[in-house]
Amino acid sequence: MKLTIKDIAKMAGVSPGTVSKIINDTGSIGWKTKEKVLKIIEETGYQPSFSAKSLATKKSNLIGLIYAGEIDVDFNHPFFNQVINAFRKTIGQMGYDILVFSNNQFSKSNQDYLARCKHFQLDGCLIVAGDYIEDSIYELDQSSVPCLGVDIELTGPSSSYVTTDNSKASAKVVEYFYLHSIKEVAFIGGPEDSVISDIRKQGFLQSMNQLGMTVKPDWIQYGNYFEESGYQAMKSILANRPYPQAVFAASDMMALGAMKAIKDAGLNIPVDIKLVGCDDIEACRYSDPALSTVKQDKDKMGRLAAYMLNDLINGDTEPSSILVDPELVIRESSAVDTKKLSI
Amino acid sequence: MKLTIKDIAKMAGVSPGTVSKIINDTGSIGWKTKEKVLKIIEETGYQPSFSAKSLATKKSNLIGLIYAGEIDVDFNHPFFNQVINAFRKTIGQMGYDILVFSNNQFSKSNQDYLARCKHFQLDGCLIVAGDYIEDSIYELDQSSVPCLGVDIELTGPSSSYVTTDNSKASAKVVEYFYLHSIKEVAFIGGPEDSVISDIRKQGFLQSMNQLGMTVKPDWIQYGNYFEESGYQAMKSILANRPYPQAVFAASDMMALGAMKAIKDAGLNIPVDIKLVGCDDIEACRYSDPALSTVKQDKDKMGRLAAYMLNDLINGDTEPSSILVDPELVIRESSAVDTKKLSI
DNA sequence: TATATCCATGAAACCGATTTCCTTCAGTGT
DNA sequence: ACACTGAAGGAAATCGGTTTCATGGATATA
Repeated sequence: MKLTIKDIAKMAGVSPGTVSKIINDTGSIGWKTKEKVLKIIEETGYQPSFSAKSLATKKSNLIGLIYAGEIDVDFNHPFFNQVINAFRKTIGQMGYDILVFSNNQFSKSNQDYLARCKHFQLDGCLIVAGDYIEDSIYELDQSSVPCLGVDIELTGPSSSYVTTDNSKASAKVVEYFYLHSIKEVAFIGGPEDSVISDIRKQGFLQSMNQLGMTVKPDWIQYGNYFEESGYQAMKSILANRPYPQAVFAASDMMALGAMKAIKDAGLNIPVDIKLVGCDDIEACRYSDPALSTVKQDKDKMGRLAAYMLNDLINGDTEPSSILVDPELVIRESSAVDTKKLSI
Repeated sequence: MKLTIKDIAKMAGVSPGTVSKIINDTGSIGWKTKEKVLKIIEETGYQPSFSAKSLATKKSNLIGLIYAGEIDVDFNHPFFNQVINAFRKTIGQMGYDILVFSNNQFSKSNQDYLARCKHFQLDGCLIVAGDYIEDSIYELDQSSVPCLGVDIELTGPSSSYVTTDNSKASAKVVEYFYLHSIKEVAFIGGPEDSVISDIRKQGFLQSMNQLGMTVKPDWIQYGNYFEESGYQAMKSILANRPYPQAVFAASDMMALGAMKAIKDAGLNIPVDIKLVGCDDIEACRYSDPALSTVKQDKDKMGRLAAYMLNDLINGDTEPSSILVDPELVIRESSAVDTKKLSI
């Protein structure tokens, strides 16, 4: 039978209020009683009831995790999961647990994130996004619930976000090609209405222009971040000659798809076409050839997200945003000399 | 300001109890009042408070997700995450949300899973395991909390589990080799104290014996399921000649590590040594050569887990267990003729 | 028409904490 | 000695629901 605070109070010969004060270290309590009560708590293994506590305090110490967007972003997304994992560890240190919304098609009300936040009295939310803002995400963003976006630009009154400096990511890739005299480069983006993808595209175009490299319209294609779409996009690019000398894809999975298309066309990577992806997921290291990519510091993003969200919850800060610097990782798929580069 | 059940009651001119009965469809209520109240709820977007509700009912509609084990199993584990994802979708349909324990080193009490289950009044738990039973998992298993293990044999009074038929997995691999006259095969297992790994090993040894293939003790090595350990294990195996003709690793990641070691030794896969992994994670398809593996039906496992756990929670069933049949997927790394096999 | 039955609803206790306010009492200052 | 201060701890209201039980009216039975 579960112990309640009353049981503890009775055992210690004090009132429930006193026990509560001892547990939460509020009010003023003599050290003798304090010690006695603490001992009993220890011995009995008493744990205060979560629901009673959050009912009384209107706090939950729970962070909601929302996988947003049209795309099927979920527990096995190679990029977001690593961010989330770092987030989880850091936020755990601060005493929060994580509640995952089970994106239930079932009842319409489950789509309503704001309502669910209130329902659970969540202290805050982490929103990882396949980039696409749904109405109910927007509504949540604009509410007073502290929100932290990963790769999604939240603008609400108590929302911050962290994202990779995507413009710089593109610039680094373009510069790399430029330095090696590779001037004809194609781009495979995410969905056209995706903010992140658009930033990458704009960064790409801008760098290309600045460096005097021309961009062929046919060499700009769009996918949905996943493998198959990269394959198709690359097919389109290879539909007409001349071929580009290099391709930059806005996600590794699309790059891997593109890799397959290039191979299917009987071309060699990196000799005929060089290829660079984006994200640095694990599979890059195992592909043949190993995929060059723009590495996003996922651990750092996760940790930052945790700190920023905590600040937001405590009202320590105004909404803010942080751009994390990306790093270009050159592997075989864009190696510029004949000898293979090692990982 | 948040609406309470009393507000709704007042607006509808009925008592809170009546509203509650309407929401939960209990008791008997006239259709006119029912309709009136429902309309108001609809209009106001009223949502009952989670904490108040679970305080009163002692239920939470929450499932705890526990990543157990010594190994750092977490949000970016390629195998478990896919299982969890399928689980999440299915259990979501049933109206549950998922609470992730944030494995907080901080306070000792956070290690105590049972206490935390009671604290949150969880309806049940999903335990995915890096195979190693910690004391606090054992305690949880033996309690009355409904638990469902994935790849971990839970034996408690209200625990079920689902796992791949690991013995059969090994058998299929061995048989495959046997059929192609490959009789010298090495084995790289998980941690020696891991139950799952042991089953795979026993299955391996047994099949080998049955088919009259001899097993060299040096050809049995152990890792920790991760890449680096596979690399090391393979190094040991290659330390002495003769080399085995084939290697079966108990995880894909270890197989990928082994692949690297074999390449480093200047050997060719599959010509010199054939290699088969286990799990069928994504990276298998991208490695060079593409890795053969024993595929575990992760979606099915996740779905089954959800159904079984739900049954357990509703008291519909006795504890039970299901072994899911594995499937041997042959790719390039164990191809038996010269022409490359496609995926 | 009188009585038994049933349906719809309300009143109130309860779930297990927190928190405000109040009382008591010991110690201080004069 | 006497009022005063502040610390220690208790009583009770509260958070927002659920659930049991009682009650009054409508309907069915005799």
